Amino acid sequence: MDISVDCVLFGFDEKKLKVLLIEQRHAGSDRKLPKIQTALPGDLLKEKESLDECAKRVLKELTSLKGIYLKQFYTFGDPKRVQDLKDQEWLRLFRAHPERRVITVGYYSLVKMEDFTPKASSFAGKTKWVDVYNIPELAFDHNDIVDRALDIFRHELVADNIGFELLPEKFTLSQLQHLHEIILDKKLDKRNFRKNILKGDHVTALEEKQQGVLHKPAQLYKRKNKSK
Amino acid sequence: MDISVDCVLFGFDEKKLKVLLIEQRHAGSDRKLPKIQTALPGDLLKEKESLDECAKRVLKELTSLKGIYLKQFYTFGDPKRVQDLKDQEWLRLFRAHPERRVITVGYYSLVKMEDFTPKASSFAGKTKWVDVYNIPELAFDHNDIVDRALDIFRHELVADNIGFELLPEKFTLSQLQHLHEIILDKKLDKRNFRKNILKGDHVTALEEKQQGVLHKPAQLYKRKNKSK
DNA sequence: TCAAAAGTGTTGCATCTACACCCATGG
DNA sequence: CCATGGGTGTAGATGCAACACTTTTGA
Repeated sequence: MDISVDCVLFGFDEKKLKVLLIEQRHAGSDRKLPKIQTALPGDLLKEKESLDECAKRVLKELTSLKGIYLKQFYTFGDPKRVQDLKDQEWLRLFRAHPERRVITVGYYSLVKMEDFTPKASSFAGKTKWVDVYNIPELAFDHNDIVDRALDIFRHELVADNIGFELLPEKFTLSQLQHLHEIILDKKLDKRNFRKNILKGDHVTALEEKQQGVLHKPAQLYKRKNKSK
Repeated sequence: MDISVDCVLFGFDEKKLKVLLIEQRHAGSDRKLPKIQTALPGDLLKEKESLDECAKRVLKELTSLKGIYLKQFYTFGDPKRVQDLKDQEWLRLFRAHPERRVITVGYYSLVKMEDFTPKASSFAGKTKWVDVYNIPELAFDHNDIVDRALDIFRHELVADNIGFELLPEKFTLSQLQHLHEIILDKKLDKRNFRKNILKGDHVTALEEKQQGVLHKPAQLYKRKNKSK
């Protein structure tokens, strides 16, 4: 049996919540046009690394990884989860033991999209950000994994106000509110939202305002350093 | 690499919150007196079973398993977690590949202690219930596993009021309150507690009262059937 | 001066907390 | 009739939701 780590990377582009997917082209077994397989980034666990280290490694292939929010959320162990025919065909391209059962540990991560560098990774595929409400059919049980990650992320978003992890270093409260509204899919009251954010002290105001906007410039904030 | 499932079984004996541990006697390598190894119940995942099935199997060795609350809570994958000398010595007694790295998926379970049958299980060891606040040194990283399970259980106890899963089928609200008080380690207000329990409708009153107690007999309740 | 988003307080309502006395039973 | 835990309501405090107008900037 093998063990892998799959990462659900969430990103936010000021309009939509996105998930990073990997696309790989491969010849279909029936010799017709090449097929495209889409999946979450992930990799087999190496002999000497911990699960967290493995998740970080997968992440590092894709992002600059400074201060990235990363969290284990569930482990998926259905005996047949990689045995589907469509998946097998594809797995044979790059796995030493494609037929082996794989248990995968799911992590989710909050990524500032500016930190994302679309370098050709060792996964040897193209990456793309996809709207979380429009995810295509993925390999294995990866759709389930995304669903569950999203579910947990939503809970932790409201419980811990961790949304700023998806924004650039400097952000306005309106940006943050907008992000919450999109992720939770409901409108929020501006004044209540601001009270709420400011009482939990995750963020702190900079001595700096927006520039060059065609309206009253907004106060900029940054995440508060948890250390100290 | 191997995969295992370890189960933290919580039980309640009307006074303390307990965890079920397995004890195995074995000869120390230095030929002195036999040593006792204490650990959580658990087993290697079989080729054809899912993680949930594996957890159920482990549980079934130990309890009657009717309607048992069982929940995956975290996966532990430190590369050295079973490589400690004291653990290796013991592992060699019953594992085909004691030297192999093992990733373990943690489940916790709420058990009515009346459902527990101390049959000699295939783990070939004695079982015992231990006060959760007095857990001895366990094999591997099992102390960490218990700590984390307890932490999550506490949160879910207050969030979902699942405490009755630890009580007999018929119970009084005072019993339930007492249980909460012990697990959360703080006193609760009787009236507020009852309001709180009754508004979430997990439990329903029976047409039956306590008998043979030397005070006003209390109303008995049972868990409400979620189905329907 | 206009458009566009920023920023700011208060009130009513719902929820939570604190609190004390009478009741039913067995001995 | 006494001891023991069972069972019940209310008032004050706190927290949350609803709500509208003024400000600053660039064009």
